[in-house]
Amino acid sequence: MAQPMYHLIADDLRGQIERGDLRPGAQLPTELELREKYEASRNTIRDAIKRLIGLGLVETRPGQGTFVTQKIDPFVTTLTGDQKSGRASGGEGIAYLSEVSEQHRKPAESTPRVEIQVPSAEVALRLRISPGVQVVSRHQQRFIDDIPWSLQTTYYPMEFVTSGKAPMLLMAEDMAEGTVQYLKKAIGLEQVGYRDWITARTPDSNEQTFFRIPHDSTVFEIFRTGFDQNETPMRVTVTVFPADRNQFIVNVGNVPDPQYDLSQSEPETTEPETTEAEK
Amino acid sequence: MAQPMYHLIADDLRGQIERGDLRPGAQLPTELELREKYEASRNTIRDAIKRLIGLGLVETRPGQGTFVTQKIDPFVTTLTGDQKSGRASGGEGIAYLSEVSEQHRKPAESTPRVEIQVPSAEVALRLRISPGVQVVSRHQQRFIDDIPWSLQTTYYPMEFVTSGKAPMLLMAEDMAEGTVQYLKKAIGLEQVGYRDWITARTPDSNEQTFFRIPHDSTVFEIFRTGFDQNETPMRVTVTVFPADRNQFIVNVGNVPDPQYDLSQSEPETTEPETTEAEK
DNA sequence: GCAAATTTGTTCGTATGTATT
DNA sequence: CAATACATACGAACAAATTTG
Repeated sequence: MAQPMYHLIADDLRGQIERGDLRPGAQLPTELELREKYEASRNTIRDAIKRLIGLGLVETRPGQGTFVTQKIDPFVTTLTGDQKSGRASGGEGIAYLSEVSEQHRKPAESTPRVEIQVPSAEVALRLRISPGVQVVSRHQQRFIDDIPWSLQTTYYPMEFVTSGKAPMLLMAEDMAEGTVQYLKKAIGLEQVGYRDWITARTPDSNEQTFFRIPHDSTVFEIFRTGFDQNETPMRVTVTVFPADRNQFIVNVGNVPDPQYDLSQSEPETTEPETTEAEK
Repeated sequence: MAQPMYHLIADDLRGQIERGDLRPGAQLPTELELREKYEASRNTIRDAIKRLIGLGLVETRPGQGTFVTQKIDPFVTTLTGDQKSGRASGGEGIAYLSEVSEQHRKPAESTPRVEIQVPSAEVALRLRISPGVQVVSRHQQRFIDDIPWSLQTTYYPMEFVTSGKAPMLLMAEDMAEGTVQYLKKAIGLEQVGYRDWITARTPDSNEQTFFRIPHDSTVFEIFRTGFDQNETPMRVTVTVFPADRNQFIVNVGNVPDPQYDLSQSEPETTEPETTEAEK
């Protein structure tokens, strides 16, 4: 037994999925049927399926069956905003709405949840404030084509509001102009650049339920620190993206226009063929 | 039974790890011991441990036991090379060696493996060549402090060598000056910019063995397309990084010098305490 | 170098619970 | 309520890797 049986079964099923014999959304044979087909016990079949789940190829629905996962058409975010001026454009909100629309997809975002809180050590470090000091945070959920896409929280130093100069930061509503533009007008702080710190990790329980992803999947976590004229951090934005539906682009120097049209050149999508009914 | 038993067991062990009762590198009780402690069957214990493996908190070694994973100190790569000029600096090789040294860590790389091959559809698309056309590829393995860090393959159009102008591309050895500089001298093609395309996926079997990572872990895959004066792609570099030991930075506009010194502000590392003997 | 002991890996069988149709 | 399908849990046996005597 060079390879354990559940590896062989998983590999056989993986082949069927990758060759297209089993299309996205299609139902796999039930565990009982697979048990007969491969002449293995139900537990062994389940071990094989667990492997496929780990690879993100299938998902199980209690009472229904096992299904090939629908690959979500990935959304591409450009991290280097306006490369000509090298200048960070508006806030993330504005950039998000326009970038999504450009790709002919429907953006949506929740109204901000505003909180006064003590940020994590990582955020405090980037904002260059002492651990334990309070900040203003604005949190939003973002959707594309009604699919949960990202969770974003931006942290601002408390002085912005205690000084009375930027009261709108506490308003739990969208700022049409964007918070970055607002801060320039209100306080005179201009964001002259930013740094993105890109990491990957497993999702916490909140993220699991919001994105509907398994506990051992991966999310990107991007810390964006915005700097003002004095090279001082004026805000830190933490955005969490599920890795299965997000990609990123970084442009440096002179590059031609992006080609968003090269979405996954897949094996072939011959027929859309609506395979199953949604609940 | 609100929560299944193996969830509760996993959560209890997770708590011990995160509180520091079980330090990185420490061995967990054996399955038999855990079976007695939690009064569950061995299979249930194993389900709990599988969960912890999925979260990347522990690893099992057949014949030895289960151990808390050693977090590898992540290495940070800056994707925007020289932000002042907005110009892509030398080749990746040069940039890699200097960037790693700056962080006081020891870089190493294999001698390049040169091949003539038909690239994947993704690479062909980015190089703007027809599918099925051959290209020159140069492949390298990179290490930091003797740990496998990345796998990199760069693809160049075949004309570069068939024209006889850039024969060094076929030499299976390091180019001290960097291939980007060499191409400028040899063919007159200057890289005036590049675009990075950042994605995440599960590793293939090669990557699993080289990086020693499980089949359901995550790797970053970054496609870097370099453009010449004519806005034409002159090379495509594909680099694969395990997500557990790599992070990335993108600088836009004016930003202060990076602070590499803010490595994970962990719960506390009170005592190093060498827990176990290496083989 | 070999054999025994230890520990995890694989596979089976069985029973019962929970979600969906 | 019944049937179907996946989820959890137990027990058992043997295999494979590693360490120890």
